Amino acid sequence: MMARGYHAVSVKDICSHADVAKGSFYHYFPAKWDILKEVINARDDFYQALFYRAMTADISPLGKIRRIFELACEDQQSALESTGKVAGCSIGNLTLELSFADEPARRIFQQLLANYAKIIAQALKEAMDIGEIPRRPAAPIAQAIFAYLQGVILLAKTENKPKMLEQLADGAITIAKGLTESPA
Amino acid sequence: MMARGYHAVSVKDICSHADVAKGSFYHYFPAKWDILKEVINARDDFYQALFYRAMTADISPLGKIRRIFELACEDQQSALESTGKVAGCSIGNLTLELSFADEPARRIFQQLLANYAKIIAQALKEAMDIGEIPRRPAAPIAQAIFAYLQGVILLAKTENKPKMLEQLADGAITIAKGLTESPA
DNA sequence: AAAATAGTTGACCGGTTGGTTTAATATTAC
DNA sequence: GTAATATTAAACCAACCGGTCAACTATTTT
Repeated sequence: MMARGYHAVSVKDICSHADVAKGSFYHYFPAKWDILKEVINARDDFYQALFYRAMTADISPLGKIRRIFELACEDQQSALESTGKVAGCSIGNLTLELSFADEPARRIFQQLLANYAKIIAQALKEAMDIGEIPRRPAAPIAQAIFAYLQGVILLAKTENKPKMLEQLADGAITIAKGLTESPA
Repeated sequence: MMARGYHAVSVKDICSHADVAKGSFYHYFPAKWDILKEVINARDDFYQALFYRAMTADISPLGKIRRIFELACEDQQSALESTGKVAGCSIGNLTLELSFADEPARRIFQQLLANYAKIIAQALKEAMDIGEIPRRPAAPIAQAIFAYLQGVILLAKTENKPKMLEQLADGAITIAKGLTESPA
């Protein structure tokens, strides 16, 4: 349901999807916003787990970065199979929807996105440590790779083709290997 | 106003922002959806013009690609100055918001995004023609660069810092120079 | 100037929204 | 088994939604 966005989905929609009555919903959640917080937490857990799986795979550090794209592809593929549509990254979707109008939300998303970029930075440092890529500051490169991931997910959503995540994964490896300048 | 999204903005909001009454709104637009179409057209014109400016600058083809990021940065900077917030790319925002739930909208956005990628592919071909980058199929690289642009705009929006578009522009150049494999 | 056309207005409409409240039902503790 | 607690439900509320429409004002045409 978070594929359609916060504002496009009513409490009634949520309740009918979950097969509970509105009274039950308000028993557990003080307001609509509170289920959003739960959804954000749940999705963050999901994505943290996805990143963890990539990071703990027994492959090279750059392979781990590629694995993120592959796992994201699987995630979008299973959404496609269950809904007929590519839903995109729910955290990314909500970020775009809510960051402009809601400052506390922007800060939450800012933190979440920074955490994902940090995980990527870790893999980059490992890659530098074993000489897979040249040594330089990892943080901006991680940001670039994360930005690229989000953009590719947007394209996959627009094209309704999860496979684009695999097709364009090399872009991330290219950035990892070649992005050399690190403006402050 | 399109910074907040289609669903988050009511016809009443639009009218009060434009200082017209609702009756006047419905004199000109049959329904809410129709002003969205106007906004999409207007924003598409704007972005086409932005891309045109980058493409017609008297600089190298790769410089043209970098110029897209610089102009996008200026665009976001002026939004920041007028609203206090980075609004993001309105076409990107709407794409994410509407593509899942609205198939005709998804197709419209699909087409628009493909057009932007085509412009980037043109610059890539020029770069290949003058030997600035190695020759290979331009379309997937253009897609990757466009995806990257959208991702960086998302980050800039989340961080509320337009300057990230300049700081991370090198990622696009890196992709242009180094992305070599072109999966079908 | 009068008639026709274009543009503006805001009260109104039925339906929906997020949230409230009271009653009923289910579960747990003693 | 009874009392206390937890959970569920749906009618209700004021406000809001996209859209309608009759009345009014402004502009253009004759």
